[in-house]
Formats: sequence, structure tokens, C-alpha cells
Amino acid sequence: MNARPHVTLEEVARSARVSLATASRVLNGTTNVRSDLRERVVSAASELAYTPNAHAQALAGGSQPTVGVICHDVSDPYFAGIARGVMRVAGDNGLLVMLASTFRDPHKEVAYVSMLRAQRASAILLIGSGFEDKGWEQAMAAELDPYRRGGGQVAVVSRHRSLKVDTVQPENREGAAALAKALLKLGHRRFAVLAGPRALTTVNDRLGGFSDELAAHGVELTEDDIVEAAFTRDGGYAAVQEMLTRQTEPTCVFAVTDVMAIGALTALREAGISVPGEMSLAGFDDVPVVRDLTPPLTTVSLPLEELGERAMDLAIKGARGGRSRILRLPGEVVLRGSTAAPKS
Amino acid sequence: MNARPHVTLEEVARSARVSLATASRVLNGTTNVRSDLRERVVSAASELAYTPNAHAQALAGGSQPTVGVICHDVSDPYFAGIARGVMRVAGDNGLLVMLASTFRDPHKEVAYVSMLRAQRASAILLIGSGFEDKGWEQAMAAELDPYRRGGGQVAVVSRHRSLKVDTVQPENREGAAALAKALLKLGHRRFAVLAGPRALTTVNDRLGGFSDELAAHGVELTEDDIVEAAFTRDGGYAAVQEMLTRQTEPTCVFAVTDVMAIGALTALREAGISVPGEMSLAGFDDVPVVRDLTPPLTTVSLPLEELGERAMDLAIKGARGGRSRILRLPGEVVLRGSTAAPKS
DNA sequence: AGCGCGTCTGAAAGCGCTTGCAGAATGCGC
DNA sequence: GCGCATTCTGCAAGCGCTTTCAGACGCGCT
Repeated sequence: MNARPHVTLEEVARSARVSLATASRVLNGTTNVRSDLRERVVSAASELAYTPNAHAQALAGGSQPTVGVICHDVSDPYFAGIARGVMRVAGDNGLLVMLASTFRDPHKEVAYVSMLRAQRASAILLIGSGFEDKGWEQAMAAELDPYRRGGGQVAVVSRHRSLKVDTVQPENREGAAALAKALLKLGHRRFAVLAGPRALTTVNDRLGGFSDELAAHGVELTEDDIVEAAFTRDGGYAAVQEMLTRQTEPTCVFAVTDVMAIGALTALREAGISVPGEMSLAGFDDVPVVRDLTPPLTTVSLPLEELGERAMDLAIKGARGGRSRILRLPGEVVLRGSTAAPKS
Repeated sequence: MNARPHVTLEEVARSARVSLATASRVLNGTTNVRSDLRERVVSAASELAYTPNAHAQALAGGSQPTVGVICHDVSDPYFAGIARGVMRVAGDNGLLVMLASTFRDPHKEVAYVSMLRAQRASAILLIGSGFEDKGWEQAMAAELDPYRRGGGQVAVVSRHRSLKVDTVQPENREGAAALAKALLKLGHRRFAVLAGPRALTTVNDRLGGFSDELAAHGVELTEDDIVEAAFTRDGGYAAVQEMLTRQTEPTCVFAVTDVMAIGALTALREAGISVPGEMSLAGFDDVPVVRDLTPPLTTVSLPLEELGERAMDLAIKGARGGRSRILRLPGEVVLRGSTAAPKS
């Protein structure tokens, strides 16, 4: 109704009987201003509940205090953990975060980058696995390149390296390999893997690291041992059901993601298979809640918040001299109650 | 390095040999433009990888396709569920979401509103319990009022009504009361409540609903039965430890939040108290993961995503004729394995 | 008292885009 | 072939703010 437009700097200046320039300077602390004038401006501003128009500021050359973050799904605890780190660093630096959730739709992802570009976000963070898809990569590059050429920062968590940007990489391959080694040491020889869609780089890396390490110890993983499913709790649940219909008789299941492992655990329980008594189960990520499962989940612990913090750091200190920087953060195998020696 | 400024509409226009106005009209589809001109503009734009400067657009009068969402903690699954709904609706409407995480700091919350105001976000959503604090309420109102006067939409999930804004309210009181009734019916008479800080309206409502219902059935809840702790998993964990040191001997524990209940469950297990054998446990929210706990958690199920969707709807269809609208969404008691009749 | 210097303040020029307005171009009927 | 109605197109005025530049002012000095 009384959609009276926003209070402008000009009104403040008029009300304080100073010039626009002076008002601006007071509010930004750019230059010294005689104290009585400053006083007048400050009180006029607060009286009118003035807030600068960020768009005008941005247009006029002031830098833009917003960064964009694109993830697959805000409600996935893996992402949530990373986002937490991102938010903290952003908050500490007075940055506003624009968060977009793509629900794993590659088109949306590109579209969001475009919007962020329009917003002249000072940085864009891509979080979560990239897609192994030529077409997508090109479309993404077509947005990202002009963005960076225009001075935008890009940082990425856990992506394919073919996007030549600053990257924070959890060591998926190595982590999965270390997990495989630990599982072998427990005595397991027959494994099943619950994998997400192979189009995701993360899945590939973890799966590859795991099976290579197995192979190095003379244990082959066949296609039959690998169940592909959605990258979610329900995906894990369904994957176990699928697995149980197959001929394979694993003694240990590796879900490439904790979230999938959670679903798997429930499916196993409902099938009357005790964990770890009859079947060991391991995940990856060390999402907070897996500690509270029964049994607590063996997994590869990733410093989720730190991943986010580092990515944000890279984006902020965007001193991209030349090469794109890659920061590798290792995971650590954490053996908990969900794994044990196989029933002999 | 080659921080060449962004491509502007003017360059596009020049490259297409048309006027600025025409280029603008082509790109916005405002008016019909002769097809050959349109053609030239379109191809020039794509060749130059042009993206309009959203700030300039906003300044020049075009409306702003961004909304702000403020929550306590992105990594809390309760919020994550709501955010999911918000994101979906936002995405469907071509809106960019700016998400801020306050980590429960009231000052930050106000500060973020101010930033969002500066961004001229077309709507601001406040998610999560408000603070029962006069000073905070005033500070908040001081930001929100001018914002709305300037045409901004505000919607809120689960807040105190004293902020006169469109609200989506989960029925905390009623849900807690219904839960109390169900628990009484199971035969419980001695309860403990793990509560979050009383400064949060949500805590008050749930606690109030629960204890009032108990009282209506002749069961009194004393201060000793209530343990106050942080609103987190660790808070729940600590609260159980505290509870165990007290004289009370409850047969049933109500954690006002699923997240707290998760911590509580682990603490109980570690204390060697079986659930539900020796102690029943109930939560509130029905966060996805509680189904996968052992035992699965009895709780009051809230339609989390819908809460978010509705809030976003309210904000978008901001037809605030006069009164602020309040949408109440009921919760539903879901009895799962974590509750049983008390050991007689 | 007069001069030079340093510090403040204000006028004005954009930042990139939208849009009202007026002039150009097109098509039609006669 | 001419006049008029009907589209299109281009000019130019802002949107609200920052910032350069030059003028105004006050000071200490000679």
C-alpha cells in the first residue's frame, strides 16, 4: 500500500543539510568530515532508518559483498557440513552467501551460475561432485570463463580437475583405498559396493580407489559386486535390497557415502541381517549422525567444515597468479562398531 | 590480470549496430523488434557471452529476483528440511536464494536482515525459533518495519507472533500435548524433559504443551524433571548425563527436538540403559534420520519441507491486504520403537 | 595584514540498464 | 501517388551511489 520507495542517501543528506558527497563519505568513513557534520548525518541516517541501496553501491563501483554457493542438496548432511564451514568464513568476512540448491539437475547448475554472474557475485563456489559429461562441462565452462575473465573468483570442492579452477579435494581415492586396506586386514575377502551414479566424479574416485586397493591384494571386484543406486539414504536402502537378490555373498558392504550407508543399515536390519555379526558395513564422509547409529558406522572421516572453509578461503584470497591451486585434504579411516572380522 | 570489465549492453548494441534501447528490448522481450535486428542482437549477445548486470537492472527499476533466508544453522537437519522446501519453490519461481546462517547469534540475525534490506531482496524469510527478548524484538522490528514499508515481504517459520508478519506455525503446543497423551496412554507417569534454552519460543511451546497436558492428567512436571541444554545433538547428550545425576527416576524422556533426542539416545546407550526396555525416549520434528536409529525414534512428525514451501509461498504471493496471515501446520505423533510401556 | 599550504566540502560525472517520449519507417485506403 | 494510422527505433532522462576535481576555508608564517 504505502509502498513508499526506499529512503535514499539524498534524503539523508538533505535532512542533515549537507551534500550528497559528504553524506556518502560519512557513512563510508572514506574521508575525515568535520565532526558536527558527521554527527548530523549519522543521526539523520538512523532517524530515517536509512540503508544504502546495495545495487547502487555495486553499480557505482563499490565492491560486491556477496558470494554464490551452488550445491546439490542443502538437506544432505554432507553438504550441510561443508556449508557450515563456508558460512562461518563468509560471516567472518562480512560476506553474504547466496545459496542455490540444484537437486542434482545439471541444467539448473549452469543456470544458477549464470544468475550469480548477473549478480556480479565476487566469487562462486561449486560444491559436490561434478558431472562426467562433456556437454555439461562445456556449458559450465562457457559460463565460468567469462565470469573469471571479468574478475570473478571460482572455487570448487571435490570436482573434476578438467574445470581449471581452484579446488579443494578430499582424497577420495586414497581414503577409499585406506578403507579397503583396513577392511582386508579385518579378514574380509568378499565385498559389495553400494555406489552412486557413475556420472559423478566422487563415485568414480571412491569406487576406483577401493577396487584398485582390493585388486592389489588379489581381491577382484566384479560388476556384480557393485550396485548402482541413487546418491541418497533411500538409494542405499534400495541398493541393499538389490544386492540381496544377487548371487554374491559378501561379508562386507562399502557404501560410497554415509548417507547411503544409513539407508543400507536399516535395510540390512529389516532383512534380519545383523551388523556387524553377519555383515560388516562401512561408509564414507563421517557425517555427524553416523556416530549415533547402532552400531556406530565405520567410515572415512572427512573434515567437512574445513573443506568448506578452505574453499571459501581460496575464493576470498583469489590471488590466482597463474596455475589453479589444488588443496588436498586427506580422509581418515575410523573403525567403529559396524565392522568386525567376518564370521568364519 | 586481464580483469577486463564485464561486457555491457552497450557493447552488445554497438556490435549489433542498434541502439541501446533496442538491444535492451530484444533481450527482455518487452516490445516487438524487427526480426533481423533481433537476430543481430541475440547473436551479438551470445558471442560476447553477455550477461546483464543485475545491479544495474535492479537500479533501473527492474525487479529483484532474490529472496533472503535466515536460519540458525544450515547443518541442522530440521532447518535443512525446511530449506529444501524453500529452495524448491524458489527455484520453481526463478528466484535466487540468499541463505544466511546465524549460528544462533541474535546480533548476526539482525545484521543479516540489514544486509538483505540493502540488497533489496524482494522477500525475507526468518526460519527457526525467535528469541523471547524484548531488546532483540525491537532491534528486529527496527529493521523489518522500514523494509516492509519499502515494499518488502516478510515471512516467518515458527516465530513469536509479536512480530506481526506472515507466519507458518508448526503446532508445537498441540503436537507436544498429543505426544504427552500418547505417552501417558502407554502407561508412563514419571517424565523427564530435555529442553533447549527457554529463550526460544519453540522450546517454550513444546514444553508448555507437554507439561500442560500432563498436568491435565494429574501428572506434575517439576523443575527437577526439566533439563535445560543446548539445542543440539551434544546438548541432548549432555542433558541425559545431567538428568542421570538427579534424583528423578523417569520412565520416559521427552527431548524437545529430534536432534537432541539423537544425542540422548547415544548417552543412554553408553550409560547402559536400554531403550525402550528401561527407558522410553521421544523426540519432536521427525527429522529423516530418526527412522534409521536403533530403535527408531518416536516423535511428532512435522512436514518440514512443506513448512518451507508454504513460507516461501506466503512471501511470494505477498498480498498482504491487512492482517498478517498465520498458517498453522499440525504435527502428528508417530510411535516407533523407542517408546514402550514402562517396566512395571 | 598578506601569502601559501593543507584540509574539507560540494558539484558533477558516471556505473549499466530501463523506459517514456518523439521521430522515422512502414503499410493501408483513397 | 498522397495522407494518415500503426509500428518500430533511438534519444535521453533517470535509478542511488561513489569519487574526482576544484573551490572554500582556516591556519601559520613572514
